[in-house]
Amino acid sequence: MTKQGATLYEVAEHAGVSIATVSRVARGVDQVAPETRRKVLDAIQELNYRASHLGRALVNRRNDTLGIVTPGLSGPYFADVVQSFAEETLAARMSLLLLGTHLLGEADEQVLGLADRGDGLAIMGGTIQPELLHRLTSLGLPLVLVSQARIEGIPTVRVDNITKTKALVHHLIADHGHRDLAFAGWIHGNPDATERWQAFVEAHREAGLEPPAEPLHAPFSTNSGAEIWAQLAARDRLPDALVCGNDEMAIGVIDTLKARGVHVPEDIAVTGWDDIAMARVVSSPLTTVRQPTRELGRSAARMLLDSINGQSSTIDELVLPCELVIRESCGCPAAARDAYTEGHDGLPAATARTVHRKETHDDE
Amino acid sequence: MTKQGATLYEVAEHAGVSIATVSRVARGVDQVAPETRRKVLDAIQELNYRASHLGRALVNRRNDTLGIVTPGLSGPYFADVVQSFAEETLAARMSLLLLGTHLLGEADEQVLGLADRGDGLAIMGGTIQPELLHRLTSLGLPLVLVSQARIEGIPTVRVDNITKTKALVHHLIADHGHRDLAFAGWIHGNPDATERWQAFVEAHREAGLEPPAEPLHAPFSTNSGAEIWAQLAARDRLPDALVCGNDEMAIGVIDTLKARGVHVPEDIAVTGWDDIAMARVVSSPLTTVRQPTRELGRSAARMLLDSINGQSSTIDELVLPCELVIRESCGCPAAARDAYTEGHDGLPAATARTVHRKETHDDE
DNA sequence: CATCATACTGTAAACGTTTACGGGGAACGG
DNA sequence: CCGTTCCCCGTAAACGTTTACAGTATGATG
Repeated sequence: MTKQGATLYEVAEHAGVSIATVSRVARGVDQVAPETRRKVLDAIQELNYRASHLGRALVNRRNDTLGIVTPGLSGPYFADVVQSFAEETLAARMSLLLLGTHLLGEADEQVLGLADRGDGLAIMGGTIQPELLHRLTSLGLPLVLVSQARIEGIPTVRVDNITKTKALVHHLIADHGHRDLAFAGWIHGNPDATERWQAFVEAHREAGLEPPAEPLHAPFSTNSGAEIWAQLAARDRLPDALVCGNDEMAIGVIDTLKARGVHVPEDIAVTGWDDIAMARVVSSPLTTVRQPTRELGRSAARMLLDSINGQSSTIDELVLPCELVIRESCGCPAAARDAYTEGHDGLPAATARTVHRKETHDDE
Repeated sequence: MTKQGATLYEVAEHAGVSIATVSRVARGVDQVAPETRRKVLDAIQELNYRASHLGRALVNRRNDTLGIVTPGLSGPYFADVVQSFAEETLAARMSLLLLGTHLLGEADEQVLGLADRGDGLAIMGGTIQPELLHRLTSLGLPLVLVSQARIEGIPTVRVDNITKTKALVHHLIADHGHRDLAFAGWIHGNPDATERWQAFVEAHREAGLEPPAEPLHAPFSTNSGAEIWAQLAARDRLPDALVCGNDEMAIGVIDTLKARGVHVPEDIAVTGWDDIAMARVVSSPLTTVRQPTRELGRSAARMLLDSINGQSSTIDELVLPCELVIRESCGCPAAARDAYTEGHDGLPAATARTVHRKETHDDE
């Protein structure tokens, strides 16, 4: 009992025809006489034959498979983009190869391994080095970067972190009168977080304020509350507001703060990023920025598919807008929600900013 | 520029040897003269050759790939078992194929498609029908069921839902004096939830109480608060306690309850399942049952790997213990936490209950 | 010098498909 | 009866590997 079903040859023998004929009826192409077709169909049924993926892939030079490499699956953000990517992949009748780089340093080898198993790869921000990326594209492998600043020659879909981070910071400064803000997150190797930090700094400049020199470093996890607290406690006094790089961290921080007797938002405002499901449910409903997570995954898959099917789409970069959602953790009253929040349903894709390829681009 | 790198033939030509020799040095097996090896190595480097996965897989009858089919990635539970499964798979230098069945009815075809792309498949509970499962095993494909009641002939790893659900219900009844309990969850097609419901009923019987006839039906999501509320409001009066099938639902319910002015746990006790990261952070810290999610994924991968590598492990069923963690949402005081909680670190695997294969089993 | 073991390398078949090409009939017009 | 056309189907090569087997050269041994 080998892990293989019947082969073309066995079916052919069983039906009394040649393998070419079996292949034809199996694929439903070319003309084959009705009676022959029936015989073959019967044989296929009887042996319950299924064409070997390997055989097909080898000659077709096509794997019918997409790959996605992510740092992991922890937290709603990654899970959501992977899931939406998977849905789109499935809809195109393709399989999905998932590679989590986690902390492993040996990721390079694994990624190279994906190169000839998939017809295209989506790479989430910060997972692999530019050098390797170029090596992959030079193999002729379609790539798309997700949530990472554009690298010349590689299509990208990402989110506009700048605009809404600034809007958020301005809200805290202008509407709430805060002067001393801190930023919490793990910048290193995380393109999104880096942009948010930079926008945070920039927003200070625009408001004529001096930004902090450094972000408060901690992993993007609910468990980081204590770490943040330690860094907060080391200061002379608490900042007026704490801008967190994502919601989970914000929620964790709010919890530790509460346990330490400091009230949110009365003593300190705390904001998040992502608008995960928990954000509106937590003790002090989170003011945050909603990013179109599922749209990210979907778009990445579509761009990949287009590229594979030779559409040679002209989109070089797709930048999706985010949305500021004001709740209570910034200090706004509960009633203000609807007034401030820009809207509740998905963002119209039409508002996405796309960058098209320069005509003089050197692709023949 | 075809999506393929150099082949054995090109390397062979470049190095002035035969493809067999190249294959040998590429794999690092058999004897080859030092000088020849060097020439070949140079050629490999120069053309940066990598052996085609397809070619290898075809002749080796081995894909170096594991598959996992899950209902999706929504929520920490699924993400965690998939992630831990992925980690274990990676550690074994294998690739991971991810199939999310979501709501698609056409999942069968997709699963069959996985059959010859992977060397083994992990199937999460409730995703595919027993009939299809048997079809897969009859192909000689190693399978392992995750979180699903055992099906004869297919190894399973699951969690003991019964014991701790009963302990939880007894706690509510005996320690808190509750008499009127309700259960919320989506039973249909969810083996874990079904077991929890059954244990809930059974615990009532054991306490001499009449259980409710039906669970309150709603999806396992934070958004189900409103649905549960509607069903609760349709009753004469609120139950004393609401046992939810997972944490996310419990958290959502607590939030809606709070918004409706009913206090947890004063007016009603609410409990969850899973002990997700958010559980301890939420406004009324959740009393819940912790299940060894990561252990589930890891064990599934290991069993699969053993089976593939011909270890022909004798484990037919692996049942992992859960852990009752008492917090405040059941009505216990915050101080009672440590007294009641059974322990905070991972459960010793040694306490897992395993069922071994009968010697008279008909596998040759 | 014949024989033989040893070390190295090449030839060719196999894995399971797809598909270019060509051949054999049948139908049909002349 | 021959030539042409069209439909149907089979042969064989190709995709990129691994590996059984055989071959060559070398040196040792009788």
